Amino acid sequence: MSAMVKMLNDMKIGALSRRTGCAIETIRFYEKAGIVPHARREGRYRHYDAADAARLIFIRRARELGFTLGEVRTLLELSAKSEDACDEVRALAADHLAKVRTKLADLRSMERALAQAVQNCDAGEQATCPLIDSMSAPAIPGVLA
Amino acid sequence: MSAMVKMLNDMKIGALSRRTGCAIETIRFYEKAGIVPHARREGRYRHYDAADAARLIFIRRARELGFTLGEVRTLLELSAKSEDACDEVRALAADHLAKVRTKLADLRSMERALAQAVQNCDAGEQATCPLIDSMSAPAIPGVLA
DNA sequence: CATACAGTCTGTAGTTACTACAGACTCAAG
DNA sequence: CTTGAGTCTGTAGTAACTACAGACTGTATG
Repeated sequence: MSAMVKMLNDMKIGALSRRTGCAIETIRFYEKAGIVPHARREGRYRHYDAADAARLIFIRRARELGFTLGEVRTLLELSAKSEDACDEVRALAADHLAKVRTKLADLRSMERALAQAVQNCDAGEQATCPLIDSMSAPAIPGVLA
Repeated sequence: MSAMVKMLNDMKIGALSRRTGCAIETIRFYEKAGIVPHARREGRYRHYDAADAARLIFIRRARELGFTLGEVRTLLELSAKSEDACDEVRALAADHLAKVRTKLADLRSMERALAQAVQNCDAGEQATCPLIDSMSAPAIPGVLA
């Protein structure tokens, strides 16, 4: 076995962390939470291989896409089943996409309202702060209401 | 004092909750967290007036705009000072607006990637699930990287 | 060989902003 | 008098980590 292969197939948690971009504590947290399998030990230390890295990268990717850890767990199970899990995966992703779009819309109106408020603030010399005022009003038109 | 005024100026926590749209438990939580002052009691029960309602509405508004409770606390202090706090408020809001815009951009690329993935899924009859594949890849171009 | 130092270990507590009880108490109406 | 709605305190749970404390290990250098 070459040194290179050995490096990819046998690393301790620090190397895995660097390779995957997951913080060491997060990796241990995932192990405790059962998201990744209990790592094999050599002495006291955890040892990992390329498959472990791949799994973690997948998890990180999915988290970046906003899937919850629960959903990630499901995705991992589905991808393990592999055979015709595609439909279920698609459903999960489509569902998630809908949620993302809702959140996107919310954020956009937040942006509008904030920008408006800041602009008001720039506009004039009032006795009261227009930004505070706009938030004290009984309703901000177009924001989550 | 008319019955109407009395109603606005003396309510128990349930009425306040209905008036402000904050859950009862949230109001008590805010009190414990020192976001709102300790309510005056009559016997065992908390009693509130219109000013308390206004404060809570302000808090809710600010939270809807994505301010953290820490920021809300600051905004409340600033609005109490009232005199030329406007600059600071503006700064806080502008800063927050920038964060919102960053998040918005992140969410947009999330949306793109997800929509793409779902579409790939619809497209073909592959051996492997393209959605799982796309998340297993070392990088998703354009997503948080 | 000793020692310093980076890396790792376990376990616990803190974070944010609530939400969800359990179990007791109060108040007004029927 | 009893029923029911409303309220009380206090604790624990949620999501997804993050941040220690304090001990231990493995390696490189003098």
